[in-house]
Amino acid sequence: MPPPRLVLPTPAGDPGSALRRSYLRLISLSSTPRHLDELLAVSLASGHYALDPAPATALLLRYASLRAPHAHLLLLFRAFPRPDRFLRNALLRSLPSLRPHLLFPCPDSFSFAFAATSLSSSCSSRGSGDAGAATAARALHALVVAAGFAEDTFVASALAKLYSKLSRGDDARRVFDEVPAPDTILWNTLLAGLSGSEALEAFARMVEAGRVQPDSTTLASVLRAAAEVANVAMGRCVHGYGVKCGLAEHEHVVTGLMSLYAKCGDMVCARCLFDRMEDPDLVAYNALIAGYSVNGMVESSTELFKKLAASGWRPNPSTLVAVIPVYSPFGHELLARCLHGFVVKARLDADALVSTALTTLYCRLNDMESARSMFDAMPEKTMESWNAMISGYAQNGLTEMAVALFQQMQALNVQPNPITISSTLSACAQLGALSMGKWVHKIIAKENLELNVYVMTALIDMYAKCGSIAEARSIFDRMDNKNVVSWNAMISGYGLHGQGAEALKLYKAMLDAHILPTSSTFLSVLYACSHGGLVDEGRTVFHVMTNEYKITPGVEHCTCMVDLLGRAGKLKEAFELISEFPKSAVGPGVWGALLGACMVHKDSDLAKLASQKLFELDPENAGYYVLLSNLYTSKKRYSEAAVVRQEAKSRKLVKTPGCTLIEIGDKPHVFMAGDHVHPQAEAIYSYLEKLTAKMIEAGYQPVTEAALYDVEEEEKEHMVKVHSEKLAIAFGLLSTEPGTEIRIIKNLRVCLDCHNATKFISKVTQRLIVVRDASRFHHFRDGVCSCGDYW
DNA sequence: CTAGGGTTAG
Repeated sequence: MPPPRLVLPTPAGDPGSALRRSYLRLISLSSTPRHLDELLAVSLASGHYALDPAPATALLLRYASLRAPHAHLLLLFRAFPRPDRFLRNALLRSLPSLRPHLLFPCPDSFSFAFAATSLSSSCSSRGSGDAGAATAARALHALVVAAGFAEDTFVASALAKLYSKLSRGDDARRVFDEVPAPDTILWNTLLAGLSGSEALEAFARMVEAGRVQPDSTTLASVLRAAAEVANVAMGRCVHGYGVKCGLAEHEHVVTGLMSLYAKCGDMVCARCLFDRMEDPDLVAYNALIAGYSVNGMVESSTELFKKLAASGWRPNPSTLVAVIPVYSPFGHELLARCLHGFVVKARLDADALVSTALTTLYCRLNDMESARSMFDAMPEKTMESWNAMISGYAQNGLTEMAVALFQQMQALNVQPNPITISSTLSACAQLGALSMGKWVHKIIAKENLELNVYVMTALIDMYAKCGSIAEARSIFDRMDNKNVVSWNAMISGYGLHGQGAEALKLYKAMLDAHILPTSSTFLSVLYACSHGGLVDEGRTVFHVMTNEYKITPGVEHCTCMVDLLGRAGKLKEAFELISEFPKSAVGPGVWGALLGACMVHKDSDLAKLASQKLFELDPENAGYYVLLSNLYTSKKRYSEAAVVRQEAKSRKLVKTPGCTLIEIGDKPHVFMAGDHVHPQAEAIYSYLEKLTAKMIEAGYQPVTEAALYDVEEEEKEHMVKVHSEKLAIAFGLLSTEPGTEIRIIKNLRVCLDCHNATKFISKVTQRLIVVRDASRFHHFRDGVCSCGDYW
């Protein structure tokens, strides 16, 4: 657009409305702050309209929409001696930090609506509940009630949206309930802020109340909700309803329908809707592309992507994310390179959002090098790009890289948001890096993120996984906005630490608090029961889950049940239960659990059956061979054991080398089996020797040569080497004051000898030793382990 | 002379 020609208003001509109108028009036509500066100068020089609040309002709003600095807007406002309500409201709309009561004595409904809207646009994305914004929202809400505007639909919907954005669903609901006659838009605001199932319930209430008519926005929202819970039936109802009231042609409704049908696997229907659209927009394209991708139809997806580009649309990040064939096992790599090429050619890589999407794409393909180079090439990194990279590292198990990148972000003084923090905490949790986790905790306090549910839940998970179950609980107890995920994290924490009874208590408290348990809740509870030996309770919970809550048990639930029964020696019951599981859940996991139980209870016949299934289902996994071979050995069936080992060897299945991490102060130390790399290696080995002597005195029987006679040479050598956890514990004992608890993390499961040895170490040194292995926590105290010797 | 809500993707 060409810059507007500057016409000097002449007082001689028409001092009235015509001139004023042209001045207002010039303001609205200005496309840079510079034009506005000139206009203002002219008006001040001519002395006309300079003090008139109407042009001033237009000017202020235009400055704001051209992103003038807040200080500038405030200055402009202060230049006008007699601001009217419009000018005041305009300032309120542009400056989120202002409070209405500071601004003028009698705010009107516009003031409150503006204050709420500007506040919600100032706090970044949904889920970012920084404490400052939440406090401001509460204060605003109080003022609204005090000023008697709580029943105003405009004000209420602005407030409700603000609360939704801050993920304070309860407060949003309270705002809604204060309005005696909610209109369609207020209903829509409520619906948009709710989760899928909640929104469907609310929609039912809306229709039932029958006081307002749903419109196209309502339907679009409901379709989003139905798609979230994959409820096609609801979708068809809405479709029919839409046709009946002539809303079915609306673009957003059609897109919602497409996406719903696509999500439920009906691509024919989705495509049909798309083809009937007169002029599908980018969102419609994206929805259909995502549908093809989710259904594994990579070719149709890329074809449509090409068509989209050909029709002149600029693909946006959603497009790129949508086109990723997550569910197809082939062609990911190639497609990624093509997309990358396309993006570079179309010069889309200058766009931070698109680069971020590509970074995410590479992360999804586990190609972290390409992801990182994409990230490094971005001249200006956005919050999303940092988050994509950090969470990419965390999700791909490159936990050290994730933490290092977060530290780099801190060093550059880039403020993290809740997503950054959650990803980093997840990396700390995987790593078991408690001191790092505590450092992140301090940053959470510094950044005022302590009211954010996601952040605090991630913190609970981190403390639990890093061994501080008590700290996890105290954070849990202090949260007043817990959601299901928070409860699940706490329950699973107890399970991890073998505290089955605590887990069950919490599960009951959760039901008493009327929180609807999810499939993950039940998994956590079953896991806790299995690791706490609570057989009857576990059986009951499984029954309640399937019969009362109608949740189909998944692979993990079933594995837990087999583990639970197997631990108690109820092998037959476990075997029979497997036939009652849904077919989709019976795989390597379930049979592996049964094999493990057979191993403990020395049932070689059932073990053979289970392992046959396993070799068929999961031939690449060395673990089963080891288990079966060990079982045969313990039954002194050496030839059979040898056959199994030979089989594993011929398939070149290699075991992951074990390593153990211990933190002394803030410094991590990593040990491998038998390694002498550590600077204090000599001291560690000689201490270990003295310690072993004391342990033997106390009754410890180390694995001796005699016990190894059936083991092949290579493996024997491996077993004779001192395992990494013993080295780490010895080092820990050497480096800390008597009485300090020792905390170590191992990448594999603890072996029988080390487990036994650790019990004795805890006894002779009178130390609490906490070991996190690949599957759970062991708390060794005075010769006893919390796992009850079953792991 | 000023307001409030929506569809895809993560």
